[in-house]
Amino acid sequence: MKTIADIAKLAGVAKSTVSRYLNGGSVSEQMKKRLEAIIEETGYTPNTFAQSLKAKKTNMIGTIVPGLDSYETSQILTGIDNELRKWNSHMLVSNTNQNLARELELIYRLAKQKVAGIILLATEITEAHLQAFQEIAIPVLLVGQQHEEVHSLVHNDEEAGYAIGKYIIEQGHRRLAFLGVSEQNIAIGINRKEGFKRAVREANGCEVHFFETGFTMKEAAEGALAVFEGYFPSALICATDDIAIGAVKAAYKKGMHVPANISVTGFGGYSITEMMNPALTTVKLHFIEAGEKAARHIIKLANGEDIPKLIYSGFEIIARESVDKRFAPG
Amino acid sequence: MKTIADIAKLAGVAKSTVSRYLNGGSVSEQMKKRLEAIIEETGYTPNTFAQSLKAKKTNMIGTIVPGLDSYETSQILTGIDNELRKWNSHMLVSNTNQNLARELELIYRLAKQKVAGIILLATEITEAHLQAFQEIAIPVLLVGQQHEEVHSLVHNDEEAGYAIGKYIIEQGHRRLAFLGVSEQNIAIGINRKEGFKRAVREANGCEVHFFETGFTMKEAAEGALAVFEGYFPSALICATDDIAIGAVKAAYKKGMHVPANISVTGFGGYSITEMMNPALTTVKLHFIEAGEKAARHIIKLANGEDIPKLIYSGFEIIARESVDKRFAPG
DNA sequence: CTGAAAGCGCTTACAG
DNA sequence: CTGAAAGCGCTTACAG
Repeated sequence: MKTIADIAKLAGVAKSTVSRYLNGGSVSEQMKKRLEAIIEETGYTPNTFAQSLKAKKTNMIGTIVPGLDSYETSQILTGIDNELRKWNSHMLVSNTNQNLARELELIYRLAKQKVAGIILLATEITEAHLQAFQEIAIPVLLVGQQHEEVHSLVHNDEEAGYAIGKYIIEQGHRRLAFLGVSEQNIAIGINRKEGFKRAVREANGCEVHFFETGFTMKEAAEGALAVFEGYFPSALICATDDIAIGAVKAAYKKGMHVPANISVTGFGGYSITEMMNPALTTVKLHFIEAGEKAARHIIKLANGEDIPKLIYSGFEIIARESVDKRFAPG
Repeated sequence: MKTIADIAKLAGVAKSTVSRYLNGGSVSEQMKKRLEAIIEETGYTPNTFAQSLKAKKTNMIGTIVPGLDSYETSQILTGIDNELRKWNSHMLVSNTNQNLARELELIYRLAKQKVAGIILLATEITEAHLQAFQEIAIPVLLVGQQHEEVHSLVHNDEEAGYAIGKYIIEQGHRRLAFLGVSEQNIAIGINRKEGFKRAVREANGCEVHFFETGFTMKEAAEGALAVFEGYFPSALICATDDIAIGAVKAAYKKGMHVPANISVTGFGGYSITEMMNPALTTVKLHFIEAGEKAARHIIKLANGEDIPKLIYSGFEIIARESVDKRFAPG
């Protein structure tokens, strides 16, 4: 392994000159050519530890995720990694396994590793988080959740909820059920629901009941069973694709056919939804693009540039087979 | 931020003594107590860059994956991360996006980052790989594929293929089809199929046809359609869960019911298989445990310990609804 | 068991 | 534009 001293010796100059060349400092044209050739020839690359020791900063971006095993997370990470590569930066992934204490610990730990920035796929932002962000003094970007005091990138959940609500109403459905999650989760528990409500308010003669369940397909299957007791919606709007998958499973268990007896919609656009029987109508969130956007923005923050506090990522309705057209009664 | 010099001053000793304490060198009991207290109190933690600069090695383990968006990869990464945490080590994830050239590039790049070891979720090992491993002189562990010259951890694909074959035959099926992938993939394309073949050989009067398709659900759906042309197996054994999902989809498109008209099995144990209609009978591979095992072994290698060249990870048959019992003809 | 000194490979004022 | 020197925070022989 060559060091900067080797290059300097080969070029017959001081190390500082080589360093200046490497970092875009003032070096004569002639010297530039000479150094460029030597570096090219020797395949020299600076030792990142020595750099980091002085500069007290790395070119790594830390990402903290609640779990590695969801479609959403995988896609977002793919996007982040895609983009970071272009910037010659690396992604350091840490998994909290849904453990809030561990999340805080990781924030401090990444700070210690001197990452240039942190992308946090957060579920909830507590006071302790805010304090941590202050202390570490490293740029942080929230993805999927928003907080007024922190840079955030979110899917436009409210708009998306509105869009799917509007779609289902346009198909003629009027007896609706919404199967969501706890309001502790702002993006999914509140915003998606609120958007849906807005669509309902704009329509005429809708009856709608709201239900709550967990995030796993299993919990959702049970949650859906509860929906079907006593109330018979013609359409069930689910707050995530996993919930919709559980709901479809529950419907079949009850002997109901989708969409003949009940229409079901998801939220997310997981690839599996296309392969279900029937294929699921859902709101596709652009996860990969969101990850790429997040990467671009955290790099800007790391470079001291300014970015908007709140950034939106796109979505689209994917109409497939799980929703029937109804002719609205009266 | 405290440095080792601060601690030394507070303790009234030389930096070397503190360093020795930190690294388990010989220090008097009394001194140990004193330093322990001071370090505890100040919350001092060594600067990893300075350590790495000297030691020329980090506590990071690099992982190279072909994509972030498969269930298998997510689970394995979860296992690796779980275990690494216990060793106070970090996981650096790099995604090749199925690009072989990029895979090689990443191996060198991780070496430059001085990772303590590399876990490679490989698809194929070429001469260029072997050469790279030599050059970087960093321990490498293959996961999911094996190569005689490299430490490898694999699912016992042959045994698992045998087990699912045996299971399906025990259920009375004799007209079989196997929907696999290219033999370029040794673990999935060859070993699973060979295990299955062994089960068939041991049984009586089986008719079996072999087919090949791609890894995506979409390709598999097309591949399955090809199976159904002209041959009518009572059971279709698929080399992965994704292939089975595609096959089920294709069967429904053809108006066939699973398992009434055709039994289908998967391979992998993806969580979604439980939620399908019908729930898929499959071979569950213990991905998380495999990841944990991989992490333990790469750490051993990084510490210069010896480990077996080839390590196996477990599996189990999960019997669910997609396979019917048949009474074997004659 | 403990300490002084050199060195890991860079960067960064400061002179010239 | 260029160079000599100090320093980033550690570790590691070498003495004592």
